[in-house]
Amino acid sequence: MKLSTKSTYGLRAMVNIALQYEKGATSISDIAKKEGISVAYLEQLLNKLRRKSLIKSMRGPKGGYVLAKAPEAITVGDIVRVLEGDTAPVYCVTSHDKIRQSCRRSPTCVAKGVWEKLANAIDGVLDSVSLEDLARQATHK
Amino acid sequence: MKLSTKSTYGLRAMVNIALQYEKGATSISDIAKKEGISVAYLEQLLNKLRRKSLIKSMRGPKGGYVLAKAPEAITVGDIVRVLEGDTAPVYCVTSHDKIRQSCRRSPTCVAKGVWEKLANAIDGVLDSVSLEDLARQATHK
DNA sequence: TTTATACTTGACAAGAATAGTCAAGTATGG
DNA sequence: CCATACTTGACTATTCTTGTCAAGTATAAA
Repeated sequence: MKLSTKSTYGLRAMVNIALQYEKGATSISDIAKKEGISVAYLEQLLNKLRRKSLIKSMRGPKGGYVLAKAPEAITVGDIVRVLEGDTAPVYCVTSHDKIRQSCRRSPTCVAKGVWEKLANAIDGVLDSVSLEDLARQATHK
Repeated sequence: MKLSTKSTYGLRAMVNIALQYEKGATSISDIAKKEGISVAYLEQLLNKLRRKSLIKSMRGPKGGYVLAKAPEAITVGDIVRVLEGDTAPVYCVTSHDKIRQSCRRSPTCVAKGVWEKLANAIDGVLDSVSLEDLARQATHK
């Protein structure tokens, strides 16, 4: 039950971009250097985040990535859901209807209640922290 | 960020055993049949649970598995920790010291706080539900 | 004491997911 | 016009997951 490096690297990249909010774009190579992640891998992650409109890209010299919304409007949950696909710990409680409904045992399953509580707790934590929270923390450190 | 089938199958197996608490042992083949899991795979899971003293095995005809403690003394968290190894969503907050300390970025990592909150929330939910809760639910259904 | 039932151990393996890399572009600000 | 930077898609090594299989060992009951 581990988050993949996509989420952990992606979150760190997003905090970097958030710290530059209203100060211009952050380039992939800057993030890669600061966080010790390869440029090629970061491209993959930032691409996903861009396609889901969490960030915008700017080409050319001095180009890079910018948050698409204010830092307080982006939560850790938003980022994890994009990069991980889903935060559900078990398929039977995922938000993707077709997958969730594929469990025929579901109506009588005793375990399902626990997994639902778990999914809610996870979302609760991830959505309670915004990029602004993390950026503020980073500046005061 | 998914639990493996080890945890979900294992929990269901444990509920089956809990329902027989004080009524004798539950055989692997009974569980396998009722839950639609292969005998060979269940053996693997129940073995792990036995080695960590959550259940005891009884050989011979009418043999099978019995809870090693009262159902209210075994939580879903106990089961998941045995079968999954760990409930931590990120290595930097695992309870295994050597692994956790291997992250050199840790002291200044802005993300770590979120992962700690998440780990606590997960453990909180998993430890708040016991086999007795689930067994009672199953009987009243 | 036999033997059916059931547990025990360890090796093995297909398939999917993870964690990246690599190459060949396209876009654009200065 | 060209350096910088993003874009896309294919490719790959490794690990994890989800099992299976074989060859036992133990024991309760007849």
